[in-house]
Amino acid sequence: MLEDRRLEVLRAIVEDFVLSNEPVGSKALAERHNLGVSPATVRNDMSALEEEGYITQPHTSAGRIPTDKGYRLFVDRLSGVKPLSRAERRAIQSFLEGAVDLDDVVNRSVRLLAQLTRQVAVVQYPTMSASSVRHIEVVLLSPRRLLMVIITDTGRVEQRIIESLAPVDEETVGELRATLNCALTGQRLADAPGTVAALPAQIRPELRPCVATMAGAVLETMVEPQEERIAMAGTANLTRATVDFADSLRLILEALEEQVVLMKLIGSARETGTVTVRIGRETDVDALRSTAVVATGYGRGPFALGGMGVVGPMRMDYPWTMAAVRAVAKYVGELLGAD
Amino acid sequence: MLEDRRLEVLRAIVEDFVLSNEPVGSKALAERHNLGVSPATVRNDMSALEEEGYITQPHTSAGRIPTDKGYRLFVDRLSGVKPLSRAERRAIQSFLEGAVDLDDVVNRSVRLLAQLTRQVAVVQYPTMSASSVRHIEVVLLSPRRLLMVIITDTGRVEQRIIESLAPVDEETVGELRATLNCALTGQRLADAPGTVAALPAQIRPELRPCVATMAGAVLETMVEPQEERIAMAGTANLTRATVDFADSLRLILEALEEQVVLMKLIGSARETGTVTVRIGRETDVDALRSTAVVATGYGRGPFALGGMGVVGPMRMDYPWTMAAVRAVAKYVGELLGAD
DNA sequence: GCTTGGCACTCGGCTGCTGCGAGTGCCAAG
DNA sequence: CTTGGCACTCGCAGCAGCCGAGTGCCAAGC
Repeated sequence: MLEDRRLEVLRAIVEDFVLSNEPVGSKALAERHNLGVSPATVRNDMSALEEEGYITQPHTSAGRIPTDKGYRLFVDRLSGVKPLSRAERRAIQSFLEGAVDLDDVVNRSVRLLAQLTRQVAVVQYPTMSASSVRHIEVVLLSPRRLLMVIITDTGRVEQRIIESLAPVDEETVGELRATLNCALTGQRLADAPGTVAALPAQIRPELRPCVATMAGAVLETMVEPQEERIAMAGTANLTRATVDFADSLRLILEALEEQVVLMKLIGSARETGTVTVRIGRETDVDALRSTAVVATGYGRGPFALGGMGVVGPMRMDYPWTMAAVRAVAKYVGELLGAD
Repeated sequence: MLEDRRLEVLRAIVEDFVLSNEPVGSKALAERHNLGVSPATVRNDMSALEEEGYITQPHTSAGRIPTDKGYRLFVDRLSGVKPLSRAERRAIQSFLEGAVDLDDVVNRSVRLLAQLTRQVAVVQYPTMSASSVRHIEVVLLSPRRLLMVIITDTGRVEQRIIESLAPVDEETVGELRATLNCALTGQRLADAPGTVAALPAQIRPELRPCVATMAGAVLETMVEPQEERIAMAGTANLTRATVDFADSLRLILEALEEQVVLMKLIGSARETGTVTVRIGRETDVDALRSTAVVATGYGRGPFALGGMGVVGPMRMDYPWTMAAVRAVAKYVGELLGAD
């Protein structure tokens, strides 16, 4: 009962602060959220909440603002996920439906997400290891150079130039193409290593070094999660949360240009199957200690194709943001799954 | 003579202001650049320069700062291009040499440029219409869906899904592949429209609708300059030129996320064959009226593959920036040309 | 006729002061 | 446990005053 009201007070503080960006005081709180108690009572509760580390005051005799811990509690226990309106869902769908290819899907998604949430949006391109091979193409560029193109069922195209030790002719290329496709088409890339390792043995001896090289390249292309691409949009939104950001803005932008950092933030959310929130220091990135990351995976069930999410100030409308991220992820997943 | 000294004064003002970011006064000017005249004389010159619109004072009784027009004169007549040191050239080269594919080249270039100039860097992906077809691949996805992959000699890979009205089999695909390659390999994409138009006539009648669709797709893919991709890096550098930017930062970031705007800025420079500078309102983008754009084309001579450049505050070290842009463009051009 | 030193004037920015008000903590009474 | 009262804190806005960099103008000098 008492405990309940305290949580209610915390929720009220978070909600008011998100709205106004100003420390919220006991009086305003008691008035605006009909809590049925006096400001003095609220003050007692606030005192307790501060004691426990959920809120803090920026300076003596100012209102309170939530701490990382406070936001965390809010997200975990106090907020549902605002469902999007039917019109919003339709808007998302129709905006994404116009996409003509993979690049377009990703670009549209990231822009949509940025616009919707008014935050910085990040979308990871579908990862190969979660998709399967649809076709492998081998093209002769010159007698000693081959271009290998791997096409996946998500429409992603990965290319690689292979230098061959021995010169090869068109006929041999056909042979290689047939062998590779026969062995790999339909394979999940994640399962491929074994199959790939067995490849050289299946082919006539003089081609083995060449196939070995290609096998290596296939593996490298697939396993290498380093080179995964991401799209970002809405960095302009960072300036919205102006004041307290001002100094750190530069650091945040720098961190966001580090692919590695982003991949860790977004990538770690993709397997969970639900929207995850990292608040402040939970991001494990020092420059982002005043921000929060809301991310999720997209794509069919356990085999997430990639991750997407937004980065914004800790002071953000979590229920709405989580709903938006979830909705966009759902539609993108459907779009790519059906493709 | 008199005219000469005035220009010297303008140059000194630009150089000092770029360095200090503070309005520069007559006294400091006379001291720091041994002009051989007294502050009073400098004041007279400054007065004249202001009359002519090359400099202005932010408020009465402050020093002068250059106007758009002043920077323009400086760039046109007063500044050479600082040559890069040998070490710098080597650094550029070795950084770019490590690139493994086209994506990597572009990404490295844009990062390099951003780091070098400490500005926002933009690199346009090589445009197809300036390159030639190396190979066209056709893959059967399902009886009515074909994937066409166009590979250019710059290593760019463009993909397109074709819906066929009539079902096609593997054999037909082979035929299509042969026909397309025979007609188009080695063609400059810019020259292709005619060849493409003639294609349907060369093939047996029942395939004509299909080929027509593909021909349309080829043209669309090539001619469409809309979808050209660009890479950007170093947005964090915008915060460096803090104060006067503060309010407009948001607008600038927003403008830079508009592909169309960027393409116009960078693209227009690619054909000139030299480094071009757009200062302030010359950019024709309102949000960028307090910035300058230094851009150039890269790639062999008249057939520029694409454009690259940087966006920064008007108050920028033009000689150095121009040198850096030129150098990076040169190396990238060589790298892609030799590929 | 250009250059120069002198001089009065302007004005933005810094410093220090004051008053206001929002918000707190504590306490004693209900 | 809740509530009203009360003294206290402290950030902030507003104002005055000073300082100094920088200017424009003018009369004397080369």
